[in-house]
Amino acid sequence: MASAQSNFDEILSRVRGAAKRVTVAKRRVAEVLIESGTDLTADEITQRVQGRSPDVSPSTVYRILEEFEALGIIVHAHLGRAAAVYHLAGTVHGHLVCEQCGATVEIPARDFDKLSRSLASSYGFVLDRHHVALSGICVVCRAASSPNPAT
Amino acid sequence: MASAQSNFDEILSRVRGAAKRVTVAKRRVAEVLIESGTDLTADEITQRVQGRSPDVSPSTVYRILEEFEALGIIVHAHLGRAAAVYHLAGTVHGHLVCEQCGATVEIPARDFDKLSRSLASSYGFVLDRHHVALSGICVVCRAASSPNPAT
DNA sequence: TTAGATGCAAAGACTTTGCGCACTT
DNA sequence: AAGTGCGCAAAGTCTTTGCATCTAA
Repeated sequence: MASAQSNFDEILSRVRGAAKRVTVAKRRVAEVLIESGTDLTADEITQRVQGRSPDVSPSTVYRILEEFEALGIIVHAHLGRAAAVYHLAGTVHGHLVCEQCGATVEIPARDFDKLSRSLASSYGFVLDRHHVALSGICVVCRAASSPNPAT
Repeated sequence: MASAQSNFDEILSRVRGAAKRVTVAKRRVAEVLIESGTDLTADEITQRVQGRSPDVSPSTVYRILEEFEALGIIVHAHLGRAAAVYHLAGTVHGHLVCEQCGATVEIPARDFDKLSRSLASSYGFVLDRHHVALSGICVVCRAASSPNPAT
């Protein structure tokens, strides 16, 4: 398990390796991504970055996220109609999104192993397990909303 | 397998049953959804509707789609960053979306049966199989882009 | 020095909403 | 006749882009 510091260095190293420049804004975005264990929207990232460097604009954050993703540092996923979420590429996982309460649960990528193999053999489709977002009803809402489960 | 006509009648019947009115625009949207075997975006639906009734506005189409969905007539899914797609609730299926070429493949819901059971027992999460959209690389792009698969 | 990165603001894509008139029932 | 549904246009989200300026290397 990599430390926050080594993660940070690794990110900056990749940026330099791509002949890109290391800027204050990029350091901030990297910090925020590393410190947050969970997925963040671009807006959340922007707000946290601005907590330390108020002058960083949303458009810059989008540009940095795009660059980081191109460098394989982060990945994003679309969890329904709302904004996309971003997280470090290292933490590969899928998402369960509750259609009722909007809660999201992160689940290990290995839960998709079987499905992944099945899709590959049936359709030749290689599943991107970073990017999986599944809709449904979570335990809580299920208990609350269906006292008598439909026949 | 229901005929187009019976599908159409069924839809109008549900609309009436909900004390909603049957209008020209609703008939057109129903026709388009029935005639198209595949998923359509709101914009595609609007264009096809306007092919016959040019005065129907996009906002009306959105309102009708919302109503139809509330009545269980159709379902929608989000296939990545682009617009949502809609289709009749009868044709339950999941989607494979290619990250490179954008192609989407519809696959039967039963492909998710195993995964669905597994998620239910592990997380108490009831998967909505209408709404599944998986990202990855399709056969074509895979063949084209990776002559030598990475180690 | 100098080309990439940024801030600001405007534009874009998709969707929702307000308002007064038309059409369904 | 009564009230839902509609067209039009404006507003709302989320994201991208243009441009002049600033800054990392």
